[in-house]
Amino acid sequence: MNLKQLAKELGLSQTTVSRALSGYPEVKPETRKRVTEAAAALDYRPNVSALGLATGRRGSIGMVMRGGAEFGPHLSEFLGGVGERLAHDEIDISVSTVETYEDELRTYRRFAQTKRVDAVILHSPVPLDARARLLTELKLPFVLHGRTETTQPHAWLDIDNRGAARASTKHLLQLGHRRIGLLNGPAGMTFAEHREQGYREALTRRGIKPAPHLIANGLFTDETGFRITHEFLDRHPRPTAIIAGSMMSALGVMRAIRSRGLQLGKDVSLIAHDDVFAYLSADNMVPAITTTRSSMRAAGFRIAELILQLVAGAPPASIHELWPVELVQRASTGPPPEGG
Amino acid sequence: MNLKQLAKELGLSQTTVSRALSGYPEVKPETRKRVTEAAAALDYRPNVSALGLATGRRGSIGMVMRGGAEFGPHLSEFLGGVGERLAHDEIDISVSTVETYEDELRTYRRFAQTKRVDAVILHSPVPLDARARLLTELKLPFVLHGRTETTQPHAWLDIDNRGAARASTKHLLQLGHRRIGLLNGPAGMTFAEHREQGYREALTRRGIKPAPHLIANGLFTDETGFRITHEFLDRHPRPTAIIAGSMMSALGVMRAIRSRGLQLGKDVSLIAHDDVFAYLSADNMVPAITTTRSSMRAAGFRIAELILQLVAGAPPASIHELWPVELVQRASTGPPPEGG
DNA sequence: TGCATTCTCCAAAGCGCTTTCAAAATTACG
DNA sequence: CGTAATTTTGAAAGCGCTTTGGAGAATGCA
Repeated sequence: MNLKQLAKELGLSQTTVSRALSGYPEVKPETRKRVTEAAAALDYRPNVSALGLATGRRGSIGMVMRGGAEFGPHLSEFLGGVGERLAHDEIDISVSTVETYEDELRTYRRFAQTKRVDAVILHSPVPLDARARLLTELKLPFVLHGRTETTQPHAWLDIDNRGAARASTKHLLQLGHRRIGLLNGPAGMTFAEHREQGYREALTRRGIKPAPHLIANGLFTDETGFRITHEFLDRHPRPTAIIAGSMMSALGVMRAIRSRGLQLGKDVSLIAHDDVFAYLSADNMVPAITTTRSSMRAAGFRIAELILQLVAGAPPASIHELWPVELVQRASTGPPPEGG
Repeated sequence: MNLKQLAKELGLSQTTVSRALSGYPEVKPETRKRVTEAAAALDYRPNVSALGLATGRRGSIGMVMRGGAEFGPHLSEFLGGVGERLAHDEIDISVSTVETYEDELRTYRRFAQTKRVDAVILHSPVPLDARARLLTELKLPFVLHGRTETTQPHAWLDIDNRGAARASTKHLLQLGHRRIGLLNGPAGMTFAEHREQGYREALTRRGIKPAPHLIANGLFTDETGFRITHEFLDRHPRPTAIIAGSMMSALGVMRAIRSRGLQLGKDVSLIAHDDVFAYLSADNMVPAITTTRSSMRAAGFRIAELILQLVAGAPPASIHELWPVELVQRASTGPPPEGG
């Protein structure tokens, strides 16, 4: 069932039927009713390729994942939020997987040239991100999840990673900790840099000089958390608190602490950043973990909303959102041990 | 840069250029070379909407996620595998999120009507799945991840859940366990039914009657694992072993066992099904968990391959794969406690 | 009633590609 | 060298939609 057939069925021209369905004013209410009813009855829907060709709109948003590994729990939460919002408008997410950074750039070129997507969600930025520059150059609208420094104005949404790290560090300092390990995300990522900044700020304000060997970078996995925590605890004197970048890392931290016969929340305190995973709740851990909390899913939902605004013509420069992050105190943080 | 411009640039007709680029034989090698070089130099790529309109091929595979929650770690691993394979052919995954089952059916209708995708990956089936019927009716090619009973032949790939559960149960029986709790996936799903079948089979073969109160269904979350394990352990006499449907549930099981002061692998044994998550490895748990192991990512990769065959014209009836599952013994299983 | 507006509707062009049908150019062959 | 067979190229139709530029019908006003 295509437009031509539907028009014939109704004894109308394609023009009128198209206009009636798209809500244009120059069609008699009565006719419009007849058309919409017939369309519903015959289950008509415009062919998306034809529509794309005629209007330039594809009804889909692009997102590229680099490295199969990037397709982890964080991104899946995020995607869930994006999808939830876009489903409402019958817009789909066009997901593309690539190996290298070069491939990713190539994919954006392909998106632009083949006109496969209306806009793109850019994520996991580094401070000077060539991808943002490329996208503006390609005139492919995008919303960045995170931040980067470019001369061009662009749309972004980010959480206050710096503030979150500062708050965590400050909280531990107030409890009396002086040696605090930072188990950060991959080196070079904007969000990781921001967290390190926040951590350093809080320490410096207290007159404490950040110790380089207490700052580590790595993937957000149990594995990495475990390994780095051991490295931290090998120091003399050892740190009395650890800030972990994610719930996954926190699992490894807990495991390492336990494997040394130390007690979490007494011998070593822990604060993790929680992106809110339904299946891995900080409340359920033993002991419950103190966290800085910000829902990835909510961010995805909101970004989808912003991208719709962008596609509708909103100027990128007008779209900036910085989300505050709350610190939720639980049982994994306490004063440092005597003599610690 | 479109075909017309490129053709003009070369002093050739659109026809010839199109043919040269698509690899048709009726074009002089010399001309083809000239064309491909120009296309590369000018960075030409066909508009995907126009291509779709002309050929009927969209270069994208559909996948719908029901409930934001479904967008969990399992699906994300799976998607990673699918994407990895499809990226090679510059095919994208069109992801759509819906709330209800009805919405999902509606989405497949939309896919078919609007011709948005070439094929669909269907997942999380129930034994009598209306979606499979609908898709065949809509003539929308699909590969099912899992199995369902339909009269129509269709393509599928599944792991041997029944065999896996049977092996787990048998292993525990051989260790001497007699009361084994099954912490299964959501009731009604084919894979969960299969696992229950395998579990029952192994017990029955040993002349043990499966106890209804030792079979529980629920989501694969830490939360559910925790709650149900407590319910199991409240029984008198309590089960001496538990089979968990996923690593996420296993986390909850471990937590519950520990919270009761019981020792994993001695007081209570545990076997989990491991879909292979990089960030949640069974080897890293304390103690390491005995698992039945099958990579979700690998399944996704293979399904992508199968779907390409399908789109290329392979008959659905010829595409069936049942993957065996290996049991990996680790420290979480041992003989039941004395008098257990 | 007559003319100017305003409503409704339609024919046809155009979006960028593939593909059929046919023509032009080249090669093969007696 | 002339003709048939074969390569190589092109014009134009068609995919299914939107949208421009009119045309016909209905309405308003004097």
